[in-house]
Amino acid sequence: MAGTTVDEMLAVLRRDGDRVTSAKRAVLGVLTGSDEHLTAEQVAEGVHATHPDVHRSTVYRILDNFERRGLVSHVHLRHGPSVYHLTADQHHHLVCEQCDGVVEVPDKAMTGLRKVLLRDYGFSFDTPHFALTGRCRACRARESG
Amino acid sequence: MAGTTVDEMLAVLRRDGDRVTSAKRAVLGVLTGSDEHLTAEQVAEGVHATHPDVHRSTVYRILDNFERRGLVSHVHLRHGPSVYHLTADQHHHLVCEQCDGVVEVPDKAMTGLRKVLLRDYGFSFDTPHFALTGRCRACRARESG
DNA sequence: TTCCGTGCAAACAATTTGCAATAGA
DNA sequence: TCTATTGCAAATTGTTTGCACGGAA
Repeated sequence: MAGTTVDEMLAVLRRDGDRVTSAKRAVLGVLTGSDEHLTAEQVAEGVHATHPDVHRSTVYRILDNFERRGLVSHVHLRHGPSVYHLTADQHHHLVCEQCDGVVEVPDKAMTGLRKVLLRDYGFSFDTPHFALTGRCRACRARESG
Repeated sequence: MAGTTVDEMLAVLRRDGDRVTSAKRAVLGVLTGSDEHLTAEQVAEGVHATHPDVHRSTVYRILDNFERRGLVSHVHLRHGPSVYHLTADQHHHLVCEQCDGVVEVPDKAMTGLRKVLLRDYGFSFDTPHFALTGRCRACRARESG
């Protein structure tokens, strides 16, 4: 585990020779302060609440840096911007194509699939980089299907 | 099934009041003539072999039209452009994050996962719009893991 | 004769990059 | 001091759109 508290994450940066800046602190603050998955744009917004002068491109660069350090992951839920979350909080995403809702599922739910893919294709399915698409409970009920 | 031969697909278009144009025929020709998954750009290239004057934007519009008619589907395998294939040829995609290789797997391999998601989350996972990412057999062997 | 389809140029959204100035260690 | 980091503007990538003309039905 790469560390889950802000201090642990800052330690990861220092260990790798990166510098700890206020912009990085602010980005970490926004990410740890939200359960939601945030787009880079939303992270920038959050950062601007306290640091109005941090540029959008800096946020992109920081998120990219954090991702290379294993602190942050990004996922594609649908078309449009991807969303970021702390790597420590790993899970898979079910996105309803009808209502656009997102259901988070623990990795445990993938155990069976993982076995099948490994056994039959030698493929280790480990990093949830994309969502699974389909139709959620509510939408299925609504349309009696 | 929406039809798999070019004639059947053209019939779908006519049935819906769409016009059958040479650009549409050319796009269908390229798609049926390739096992590969093609980006819109590659489809345009293929079309240009016989119809050099068909504009890229027209190809996008045609692909979009075909998709709404259920003839074609697009999938995101990684960052960058999405790829198109005939809907009749449905399958899931495993993309290796190390070598970028793509393994196609039949829907059958998802039966177990589909059951779990339906039972535990009421979610019907039906449309493979995104790839599953991980590491393929060759890359795992190469790194002894 | 309709009105869908198309070419073209321009707009767009999300993200990346080059560069010079700034600021952590 | 030394070099990672940042702000800014501009470039890139993939895709969409407005408009007026041309071609299927």
